[in-house]
Amino acid sequence: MPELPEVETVRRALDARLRGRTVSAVLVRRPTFYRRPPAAALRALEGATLRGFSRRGKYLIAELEGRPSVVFHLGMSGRLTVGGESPHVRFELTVGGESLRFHDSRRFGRVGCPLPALGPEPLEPAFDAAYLRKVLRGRSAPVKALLMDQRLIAGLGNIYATEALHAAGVRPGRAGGSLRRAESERLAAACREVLRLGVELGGATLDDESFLDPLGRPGRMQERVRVYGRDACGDCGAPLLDTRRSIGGRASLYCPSCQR
DNA sequence: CCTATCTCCTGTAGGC
DNA sequence: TGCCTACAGGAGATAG
Repeated sequence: MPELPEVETVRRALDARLRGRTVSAVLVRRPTFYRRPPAAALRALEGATLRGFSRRGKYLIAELEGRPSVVFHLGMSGRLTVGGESPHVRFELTVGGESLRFHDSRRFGRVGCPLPALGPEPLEPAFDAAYLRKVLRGRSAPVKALLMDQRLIAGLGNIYATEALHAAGVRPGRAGGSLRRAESERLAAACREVLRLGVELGGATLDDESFLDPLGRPGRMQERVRVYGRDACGDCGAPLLDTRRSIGGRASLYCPSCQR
């Protein structure tokens, strides 16, 4: 669920709040991640001074003074909060008298994982229409699956890929290589725009508590969503269709009127 | 290399 | 009401 804008929202909040502070304790509470944090990662955090938080795609990176960085991934249900309790706290860091807690009910979150090879950041110049055309060329996979492939573009998940395709007027099931030049140009611009807006609005909080920032504040991107989680198109009002499980086994909503 | 499918997990939503 | 199943979706593994 957390995609680039949500992770960036978390990054900004943590960076503003905790940069320059020192981790005085690491407390493992429910050490039942699907992939357990390597002991070395938790050891690296203990006593470390936080140089700041950075982000690559959906990965959040704690930069430590004089030590290797520690990479976090929120998976589907991971949350980082300053204060704030829940039954799903996996571990917590004491930082400058505050508790930074990693909550994760579904346990797909990761800590201390290696940063995999990722495509370009969609909000940076390396991602443009020419790049998108290049990676879609000749591909028979659905364009939505390609948008969500982190090795090609870093940071899009189901929500923002769905919204970008709608904004560009392209159906999610189209083969990547079938897009005309004008379509891939619109799609590249749409990817940038929905992500930029998502960051500006602090992420998408679709149902009550799906995403909250580290201080418990919801985002506002859900107010601007045209397709994802809706019954009718936010632009024209037409009933939306769902290709159902045909794209990566995920729901893929689209507007049959606005998208070709 | 490319594509499609399966798996991990658990809270929630829907069906009967 | 209560039980049961399907589903949600990140990413990685795997089969073809």
